[in-house]
Amino acid sequence: MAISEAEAVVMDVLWREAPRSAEEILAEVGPAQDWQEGTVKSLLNRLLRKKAVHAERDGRRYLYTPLLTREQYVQQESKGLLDRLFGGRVAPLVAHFSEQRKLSKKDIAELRKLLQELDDEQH
Amino acid sequence: MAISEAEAVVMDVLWREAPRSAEEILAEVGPAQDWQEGTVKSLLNRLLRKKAVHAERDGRRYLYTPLLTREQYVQQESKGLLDRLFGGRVAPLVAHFSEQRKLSKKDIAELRKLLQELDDEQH
DNA sequence: CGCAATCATTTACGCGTGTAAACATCGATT
DNA sequence: AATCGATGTTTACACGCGTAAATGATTGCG
Repeated sequence: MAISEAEAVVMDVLWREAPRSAEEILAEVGPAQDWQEGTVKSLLNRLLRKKAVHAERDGRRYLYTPLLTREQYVQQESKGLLDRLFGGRVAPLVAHFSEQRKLSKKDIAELRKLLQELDDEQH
Repeated sequence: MAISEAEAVVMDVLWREAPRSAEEILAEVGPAQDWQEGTVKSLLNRLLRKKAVHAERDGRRYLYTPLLTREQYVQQESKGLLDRLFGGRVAPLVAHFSEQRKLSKKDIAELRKLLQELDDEQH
């Protein structure tokens, strides 16, 4: 089963650094999300059930480590969107943002560089 | 409120052509989705509540027209993903697909053309 | 006029989600 | 040993979603 948005917030903390205890996760995420301890615990348990994290005992508490990698998650999410909205192809997506004037100077420069690199490794 | 995936399937039909009756929508979408009449009606009612479509009476039935445009929808969805996963910037997204080798020849060609055009209209 | 067909509207139901309260456990402290 | 504090586990609850059955309203037909 897919991991939800609230669950992804917890994963984000673990992707930045792991292993971490529930308390540490709350400390990092609580301010922004205004979550209670119990909320984080619930999310962690759901992530455990989904095999997205692993827990190892550390004295009285658990330390959590991601099993699902950020790469895998990003891959799933973006492929889903791409398939649903752009026929699975990247260019139309970029064209969309281009039409909406949502390409920054920096984006354009980086895209150019990216294409250049693709060229270089071409042979 | 955001429109759900099943609702988006209905919207897709309306985006292709509108106005349409519930029956027509079912005819177009039923085979692929294996939905019953009632399912489509429910989705249409939810879309009405969300002000995503408009219904006008046509004799004994209604004809539905999209209020939310495909552009708006695509915009919301892709901006959401971009913000959540790539810090709101397009280049990292493309880089991601590039790393995953998910850029087709065609994509690359089109991206090149796109950047060229951006160049041209630059002044 | 009364009924069957045709639409639409309402209600339902199990499941996941966001959010947490309630409860259980276990080691430390009096 | 009884209690308290820290942790984790279970249960809860409202809401949206996917899917549809049940019910209601309208109208053409016999």
